Amino acid sequence: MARPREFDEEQVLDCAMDVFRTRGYEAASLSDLLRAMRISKSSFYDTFGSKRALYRRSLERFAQTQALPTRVDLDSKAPVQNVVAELCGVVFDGAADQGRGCMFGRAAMELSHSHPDVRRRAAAGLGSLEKTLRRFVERRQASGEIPTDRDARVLARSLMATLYGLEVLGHARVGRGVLRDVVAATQEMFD
Amino acid sequence: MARPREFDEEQVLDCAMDVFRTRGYEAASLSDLLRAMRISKSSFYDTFGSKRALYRRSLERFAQTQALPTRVDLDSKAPVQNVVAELCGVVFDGAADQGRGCMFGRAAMELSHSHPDVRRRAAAGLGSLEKTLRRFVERRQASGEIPTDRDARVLARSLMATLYGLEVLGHARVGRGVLRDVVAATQEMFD
DNA sequence: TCTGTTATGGACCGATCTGTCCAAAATGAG
DNA sequence: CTCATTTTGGACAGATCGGTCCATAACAGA
Repeated sequence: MARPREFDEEQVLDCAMDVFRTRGYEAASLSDLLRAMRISKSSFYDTFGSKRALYRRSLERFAQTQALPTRVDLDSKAPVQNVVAELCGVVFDGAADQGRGCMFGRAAMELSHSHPDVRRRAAAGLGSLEKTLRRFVERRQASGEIPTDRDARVLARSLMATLYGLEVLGHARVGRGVLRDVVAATQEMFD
Repeated sequence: MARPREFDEEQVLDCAMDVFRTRGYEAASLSDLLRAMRISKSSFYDTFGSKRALYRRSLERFAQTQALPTRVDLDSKAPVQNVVAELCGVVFDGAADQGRGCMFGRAAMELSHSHPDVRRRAAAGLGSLEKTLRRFVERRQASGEIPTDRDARVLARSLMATLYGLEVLGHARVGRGVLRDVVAATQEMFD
């Protein structure tokens, strides 16, 4: 019947997500996005509707494909300390090396004031991460690695805060020694 | 000789800083800034030169008048735990209630990719905060409140990471329970 | 090959962006 | 009061912003 679409929607969305992650929302212009997505303006508006809608879909896709649990194996058999160190390292390096951090954190910082829906989505994403980390802690308590008299929720939330702190420090590209020390302190917390 | 200036430069700068802190750099338009500063466009360009220059001066003024040590008394005689709780609370509430967080963190997140000079300034600000926190820890070690076998640098850096994490969480306006738990975990770290 | 449908590129739009410029108003010194 | 100087508001400018629209190209089914 009709001419088939010449691009893969999700693939194009990934390109857009990348631009948003490195540049932020405001600084990512339509031309930047279109250049990265390599589709025409018409195709873009037909498919995604507006820049804000594209951003919202990017957030969603980030949640599904790039959020922390998809990049670090929390079910690994490795010692807690190793997993903690890897979590910290992945977050810090992602922010420092490629400027590619967690969209939730960045969205919260940049858009909480102006875009309430984005703020809510980001908060929900953080809530989901918290839950994931908490289950991780509880599993490690069940296996005897972490004392059961520690509050899993407290540990999970504190770890989450540390991770977002590392995200900020990574973006500022403070020296790697800072990461090392933060990892050390966080590991101490987990035994 | 000449007509005197009708505004106080630092006071006007404070207004601009406020806009940058709540809106960020990109989203703060010249009209926003001028409206808040209540000076004319000509006066603005005569005095500050450009939006970027204004931002740089705002960062500088933030460092001198609004950075964390100016808002929490680190020399207080109160127990470490109280000081830690206050640090966390001030950071979280500043971000959550008024959207007014630390300019260093926000600058790092938003501008590290596009404005290297800003990134460097932010990193320097973080370095300075780290030093301040470390001296705080060392004082508390000297007074016997914190065991001296803990590495002061590690503690200071970890606390700094936690604080910037709370900044992100505050912007996302996650529930206050999160703050409570993070404070609890951080206090445990300090004894 | 013809037809109906859809994707595409690019012209176009008004609004807004940062930044420039200048005539007029305001002011202190003599 | 006059003069020199400086501030001020607003007009103006070029670029870019996000977004619309349409003629044309490309394609699937009959």
